[in-house]
Amino acid sequence: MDSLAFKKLNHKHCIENSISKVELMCENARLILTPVRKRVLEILLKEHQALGAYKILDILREDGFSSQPPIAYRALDFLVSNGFAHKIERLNAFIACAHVGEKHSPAFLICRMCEAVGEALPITTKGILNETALTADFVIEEAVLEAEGICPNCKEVATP
Amino acid sequence: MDSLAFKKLNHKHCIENSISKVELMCENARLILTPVRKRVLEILLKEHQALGAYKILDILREDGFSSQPPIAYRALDFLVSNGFAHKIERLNAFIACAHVGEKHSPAFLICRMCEAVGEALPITTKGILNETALTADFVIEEAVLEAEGICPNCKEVATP
DNA sequence: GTTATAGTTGTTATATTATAACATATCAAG
DNA sequence: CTTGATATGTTATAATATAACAACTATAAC
Repeated sequence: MDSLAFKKLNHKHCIENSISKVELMCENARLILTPVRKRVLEILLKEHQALGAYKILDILREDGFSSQPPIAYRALDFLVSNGFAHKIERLNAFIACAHVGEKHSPAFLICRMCEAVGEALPITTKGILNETALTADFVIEEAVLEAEGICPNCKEVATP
Repeated sequence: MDSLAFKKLNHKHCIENSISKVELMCENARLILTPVRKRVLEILLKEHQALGAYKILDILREDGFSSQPPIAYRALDFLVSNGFAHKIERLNAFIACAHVGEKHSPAFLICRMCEAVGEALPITTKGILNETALTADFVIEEAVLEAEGICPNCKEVATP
């Protein structure tokens, strides 16, 4: 269940793997993975948790990139709108996509104690609302599911 | 499909009905539906759409209530944490619950053109993620589904 | 009936998140 | 070369949300 982010593991391999995938996808789609964009993706992958834009900005500053808000927001917009990252609305934070390339409606498990975020296995969120949408004559384009609760690590701490 | 808010209809009756329900529930649960709280709920019900906290504050000001941000946020906290309203994270806005008293994981259809929001029929969002949650050993407490797309009204306008 | 106690509201200040607007740079197509 | 499209740099500001503390209100405890 490593896609769920609640186990801490060495994921250097995952990072390189994801970056490669994204690079390939960008080439195919004629998108430009510029240095800032790539760096932001790396940061998200490396931290392996949801990060606020200003936190990302801090890291970019250390790296010598310009550190005004639009720098981070633009890179994040690029990553999110192309499916390489997701925004966790509940936390106003961003996280690397755990299923790059697989078409999916993202679903997240968010720990309310430590704010760890796990991306659930790809599900067809649209399908769930399909009936409702049909009845209401509403065309669903995107759907996100955010679940809040307690992650395994925090559960252990709470009840030892 | 009047619960979906995409048809404009006279809902004075709905408002009174909802307020009564909430008043009753508050009595039973020893919660105090103070004037501000009641007024904010009325505003949400009357506007019948997602409203930002500062929009609500404007209306409160006209009513002679104090108009500092905490006034609105506190009332909204009360309404949201007791299930009388929901926060639409995607819009940073709030909407009256369309299914007060019915235990449900809210799910919303959000129009990206006009920002109208419809609350879908109660679904068991938790159930959808149940398998994932079990595998990940994560305890889900709340779950919200937000779907973005085009509502019937805007669809008509776009393709006449 | 006064005194705790808990909950609510009033108020000021400030933190956090996000975008507008415009200048500059890069690069490929015509 | 110059035009157009895309990306970045920079300044300023908008929009959303909370911290912290004072004052008020009702009720319970004594």
